[in-house]
Amino acid sequence: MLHVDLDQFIAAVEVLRRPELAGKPIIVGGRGDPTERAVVSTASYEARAFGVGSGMPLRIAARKVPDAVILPVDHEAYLAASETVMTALRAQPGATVQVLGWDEAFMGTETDDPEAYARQVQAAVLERTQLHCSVGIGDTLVRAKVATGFGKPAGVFRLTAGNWLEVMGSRPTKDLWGVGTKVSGRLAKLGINTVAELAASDPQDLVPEFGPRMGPWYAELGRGDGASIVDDTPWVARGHSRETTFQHDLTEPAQVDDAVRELTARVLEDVAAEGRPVVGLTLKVRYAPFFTKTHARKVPETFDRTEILTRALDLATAIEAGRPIRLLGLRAEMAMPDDARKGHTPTRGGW
DNA sequence: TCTGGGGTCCTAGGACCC
DNA sequence: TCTGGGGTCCTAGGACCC
Repeated sequence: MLHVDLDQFIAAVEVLRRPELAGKPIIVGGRGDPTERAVVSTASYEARAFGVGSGMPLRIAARKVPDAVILPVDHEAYLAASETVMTALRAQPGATVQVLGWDEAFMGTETDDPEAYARQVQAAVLERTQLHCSVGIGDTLVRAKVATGFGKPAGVFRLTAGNWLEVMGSRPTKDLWGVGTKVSGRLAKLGINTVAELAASDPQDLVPEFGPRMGPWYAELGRGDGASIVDDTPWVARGHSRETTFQHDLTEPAQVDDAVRELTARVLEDVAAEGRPVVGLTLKVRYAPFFTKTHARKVPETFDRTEILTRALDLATAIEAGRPIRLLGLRAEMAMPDDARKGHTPTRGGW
């Protein structure tokens, strides 16, 4: 199977419609205003050279790159570009396409020459979208996904059971898809620092630290093993959420009330488009300076907007009066159809 | 340095039932 | 008087990904 990942996707889309930006350090984030509370969505390779990366506060990023071009996030544009890319992938002979995000997808296919197939995919994407992508080839989904990183930019790389340890063995566990700072730290406490050490670990030894599902899953991840089936059944969202970080903390109850009404309206727009009833609500509150609490309730299946608003406002009564609020968010969970795909995220035990 | 927004899934602990 | 064990549901929090 193949894993296809667009190179610096968001920055590349921006350059397409503004060719004069080519070669410049581009930072896309928030509303494009580095004085606001926002983070970097993507930085072009030129900006990354200054140490700027995704998730970094926009303010800091702007300071690091004095002559950066800072642009606002334009979801519509990226979604449109993404759909063109995915259409190109689906048009490939014998391809099963599983979309993972705006800028990446797995492709399953039968071929004697995967590298040639990958080059063909790259050429097709470039021709249809003027965008470059990298392709990972693997005998499992995890290996294909990890392989892509070695192909960047615009290259092809193959990882299989045969070369997995040779390529990945000496790398830190954090380089694995699904292992972040926290988990790599907890693994280090167990004396596991490299992928090879994780691969050699007994899955049962990881259970006390990570639990019955995650423990064995991490051991499998270290070996690069796991599922090898590309599933193109349409993805069905479990829920929809909206959240807002306020440029200035809220301090008045009336402001909170207004914000909850607004969030509810926006969430319900997305939910209504699904035609499935709401079965749960979660209110997220981030108090200044950065302390997050959630308040969740199951609710009897309903389509009734007034009832949903009432329940959202009721959750908001749990907010502590007099404490400045930095962020409010609302998530609505919907009833799932019986035939929906299970386990969307390969970075969890689901696969 | 000061930390977005939209998702998914797992774990722990308490409540409740048999 | 001091007190089981298992299962399920619910809520809160955490971790990770793009």
